[in-house]
Formats: sequence, C-alpha cells, structure tokens
Amino acid sequence: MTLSIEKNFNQKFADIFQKLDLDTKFAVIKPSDRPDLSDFQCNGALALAKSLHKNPREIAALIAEELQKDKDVSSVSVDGPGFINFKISNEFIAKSLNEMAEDERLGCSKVAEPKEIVMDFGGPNVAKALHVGHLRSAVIGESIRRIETFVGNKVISDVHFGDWGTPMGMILAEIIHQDGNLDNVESYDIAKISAIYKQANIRCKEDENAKETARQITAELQNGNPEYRKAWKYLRDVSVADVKKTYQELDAHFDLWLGESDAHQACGEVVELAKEKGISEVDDGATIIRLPETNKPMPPVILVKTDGGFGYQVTDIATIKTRVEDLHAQEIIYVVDKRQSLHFEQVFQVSEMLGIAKDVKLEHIGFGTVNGADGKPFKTRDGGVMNLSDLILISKEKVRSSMPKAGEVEGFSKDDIEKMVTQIAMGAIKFQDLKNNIASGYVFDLEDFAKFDGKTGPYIQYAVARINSILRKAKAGGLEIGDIVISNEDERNLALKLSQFENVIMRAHADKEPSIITDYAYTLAQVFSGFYNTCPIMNAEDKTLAVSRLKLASLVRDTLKQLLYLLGIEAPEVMLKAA
RNA sequence: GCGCUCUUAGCUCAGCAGGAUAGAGCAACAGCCUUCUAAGCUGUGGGUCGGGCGUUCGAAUCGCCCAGAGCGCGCCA
Repeated sequence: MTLSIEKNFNQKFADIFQKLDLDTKFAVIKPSDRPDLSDFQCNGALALAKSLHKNPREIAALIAEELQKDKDVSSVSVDGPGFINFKISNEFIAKSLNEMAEDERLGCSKVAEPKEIVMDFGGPNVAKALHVGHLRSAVIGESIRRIETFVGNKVISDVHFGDWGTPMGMILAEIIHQDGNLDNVESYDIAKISAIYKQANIRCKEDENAKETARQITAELQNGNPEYRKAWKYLRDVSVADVKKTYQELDAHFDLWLGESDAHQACGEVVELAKEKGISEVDDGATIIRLPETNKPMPPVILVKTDGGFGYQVTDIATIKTRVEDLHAQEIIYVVDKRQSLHFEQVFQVSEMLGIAKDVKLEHIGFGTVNGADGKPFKTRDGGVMNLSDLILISKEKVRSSMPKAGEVEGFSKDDIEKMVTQIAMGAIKFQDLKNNIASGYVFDLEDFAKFDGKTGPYIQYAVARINSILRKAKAGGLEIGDIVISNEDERNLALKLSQFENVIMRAHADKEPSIITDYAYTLAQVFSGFYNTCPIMNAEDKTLAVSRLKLASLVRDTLKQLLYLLGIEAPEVMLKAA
C-alpha cells in the first residue's frame, strides 16, 4: 500500500508526538498556507499550548527538533506564534510520486468498512420532460455515486420515479375528458402525454370539480382499477423510455428504475404499523401523525388523505422500509432540492418513530436552485421552464460553432467531431453545476455559459488533451516514460499538488461535496499549465529530465481523468478548434 | 408570525474542525504564438469579509443582537 506524502508525514508526526508524550490528536499536518515558507505546516503546538499551559513556541521547538532528524525533511522552522513549517526532500517527493504512478488507484485508499448505500436522485415524473431543475439532482447525484463507489462503498442508485400521485389521476381524467374514454391511450407519444399533462394542470387549477374527479381517479388507480392501471402503465412506460434517453446523455446511472408506485404495498404496511404503535390519529378525515413541537413549526405528517389516497410522505417512508428490508441499506442518501428539507426531516423522524430504519443513516443532501442572470429560478426567454434536452442542444450548438466542420481536419470523421462536441458541452454543463458548493444555488447564464475560459470543464479537458498530444509525440519519437526526478520548482509544485489526490478524494467523500474535486482538478490543471509553459518535455535539456517530465505529465493526465470521471465528465482524446 | 439558509473584489463564487499577508474565475488594463494545441501563460489594479457586541494570545470562521435577501411552513409531489 502506497502512502501519500501527507499520510506518511501524519504518521511521522504521530510517532513524534507519542515520543514526546503529546496528544496525537493534534499531530495533523496540512499543505502550507505559506508556500513561500514551507510545503506543509503543523499547527498542533498552538492547540496543545492551551491545555498544557505552556508556550506554544516551546512545544513547537521540541517537535521541530525531532522532525529535523528525519532524512526526508529538507528544512524545518518554527514561525509566528508556533507554526511548524517544513519542507520535504526532493528525493522523498520523487519516490512518493513514482509509487503513486505505479498504483491503479493513484495511491487512494478505500474506506475501512464498506457500506451498502442506497442513493435516491433524479426524481423524474410521468408525463413531464426533464427540465433544468432535474439537472442538479442528476449531476450531483451521479458524482456522489461515483465518489462513494470509488472509495469502496457499495452503492445502489434508484431514480425514484414520480408515478403515483394525484398527477396520475389528473392525466387520466384529462384524457377521458378529451376522448371520452381511455381506448386510444396507447397511441399517445411523449409529446402528446406532456401536452395533456399541461392541459390537465390548467383545468384542475381553474375547476374544482375537475380536481375532485382527478382525486377520485387517483384513489381508484391506487386501489387497483384494471382499466386505469393499464392506461397508467402505458403512460409510465413511455415516460420512462423518454427520460432514460436524457439520463443516458447525462451519463447518470441508475441501478433501479423503481417509482413511488412500487412502494404502494409498503405504504399500507406503514399505515398499519403506525396504528399498531398508536402514534397515528384521525383528523378531519385524514390519518395523520403529529410530531413533537419544538420551537419550529412542524406540521403533521399526512399518512392517508381525506380522499383515501396516500400522502407523498408515506410513500417516502414506505420506500425507506423497502430499501432497508429488501436492499439492506445501511445508509440512504437523497439528492433533492433543499426546499424539501422540512419534508425529509419529517420523513426521517417518522421512520425513527416507527423503528423501520434502525441503525440506518438517513441523509438529505439539499442543493440550491439553478438561477437565471436575474437571480431568480432559471426561465427561458418566454418565461417557460427550459427542458434539459433543449439546454443540452443549445450547449452543443455553442461548442459546435467553435469547432472545425467535418472534413476540415484530416483524420476526424463527422462522428469523431460530434463525440468531441458532446464531451465538451457536457463537461461544461456539469462542471458549471458542480464547481460551487452544492447547497448554494448558482446563476446559469445562457448567453455566457459557452465561454470556456477559466474555471470550467473544458479548461481541464484541454489540459488532458494537451498531455495526450505530448504522449503521442513521445511515442512517435520513441521516448519512453522514466523515473520522476525533481529538478526545479515547477516540477516540485506539480508533484506536491499531485500528491494531494487521496486527501481530496477522502474529503469529497466525507463531506459529500463534489466541489472539493472540481476545485482540486482546476488547481491541478492550472499548476500543470504553468509547468507546461516552463518545462519542455520533448526538448528537455537531457533525457533524464525528458523521461521524468513525461511521467509527471502522464500522471497528471491519469489523475485529471480520474477526477473528471468522479465528476461524471469525459475527457476527449483531442480537442480541435476552428481556425 | 415561526423556522431554515444566506450576506466576502464591479459580477459569480471559494475559504468557515479559529491561526501567519482573505483567494479564484469573469470583467478591466499591460505583455507572450517560426519552439510539446493561445479553450493557454505572465503581470497590474480592485476588499473597513453586511453592521455591532462578545469569547480568545488570535475571528471571514465560534456565540449573541441588529439590518437586508432567498426559501419553507396540513391533505400538490
């Protein structure tokens, strides 16, 4: 098992602290805040000083004295109030990087105890095309899915299709209203179904009777009316097929395509269980559970509505039950809009009360909304919601316009170029979505988002493409990868940046925060760009340098590709640009 | 009304398990393509971290108060 530089030195510090009889809790190093002074720093002496009632500089001096003896350390100093600054020897950096390059996982360990995690993201609905609101759930969810899998957890993703609520009754009611019956349903395509849903929405808003009819049909559907079931199944199938295409384009992977309807039976069980436990009551004709009032408003959870249908919270509670019983989930992660946080709080609380999720960690990762340039939820020019597939088309078109046309560049077919366009457009969209903290929303400016400069997906893809190009040239010129040696500051900085890989992955995993990865990927690409400009590879001063730099570049490429993979982004082999 | 989240450069955002000179990108300005892809690189300017009080040797980071913004709060999901 290879250890990163940071892990190695954390261990060395722990040994020193132990030897000095200091609490090893504080034996933690981190990349230096003052790169001009050191590679790494340890602030442990400052924290220790308080509890030991000693001068922090004295404690730091003791630690520094021990550290000095280490041959892998090239310099040590105690600065300011008691920071321990130190630099690593070039030999140790080189050795560590060579090990990293040998390792398939680039030196990244796995979690000690792998868990069964069920991830719930996507959340599409029958008869509704995916819109920008679904983008974040899919992109963030997929990234977290990949991160968790990479660190060794067993992840099962479930799209959790919205296929069982009142909207189903609304659609059926609307079809009956228009056609008089459900006989022609199976000739409907997704466009028609979508249109019907919109009309149903309008009708139910305007007409209380229509709404009532929809509710009744929903209840009958849920109770098993065969005619409704048959039509519903068709509508569901068509919707699933449509939505699958977009998820495929987004490269979001779902192991399960279950929906709310699949929890129907468990919903009944949950209601029964609540009755047995005596925690439910009937109020205004609805079966509800009252939650303990704290200082915040806690509306009751509606198990069964007045019309006999299940409330959507039971569906989620019942789904937890099946995920624990059938899938043996030890952790369930929801990647859903943060405006639903109260809902999940209630659902988790009731699950607790019912005892259906014992020792299961339930977590809602709430993300902020995608906003337009005006700071309000993103809308198209005519005020409508933008379809996700349209958004992808627009993005692709912007990329395409900056690329050579098929036939203009030798060796690239139309398909090759189109693949490149897709990879770059998707890279831009996803990186944009993942680069900020997921809890904060972001501004998605349609006019601007095809500018691929700076902190963007294409910037990183571009770094990969340039390295690919060098590797091709090296191969053609018969230059092979050799051992990494550190000969100057730019190589050194790049090597130190590379060595942070594991730490970054583990932090992204612990915080369930892909932006930690986007941030690192960008910085790594940036440091590489500096190296690229100052350290020639093919024309290096001598061969030792050439093969070493080639290996460094190759390792950067592998690392960036791995990071992009964890973000759900592909890196094109080559990036062409129109003349 | 109650609760949750937020307020950092002109704009969009990082940083927040307290630590040394608060960072990026965009925009602006000045340079760099006969040499591994200029979707790139180098440099310049730009900030009383919303305001106040407190805890601490030390606060953008922790606590309290105030102001402003967004979101949520029983039969839609």
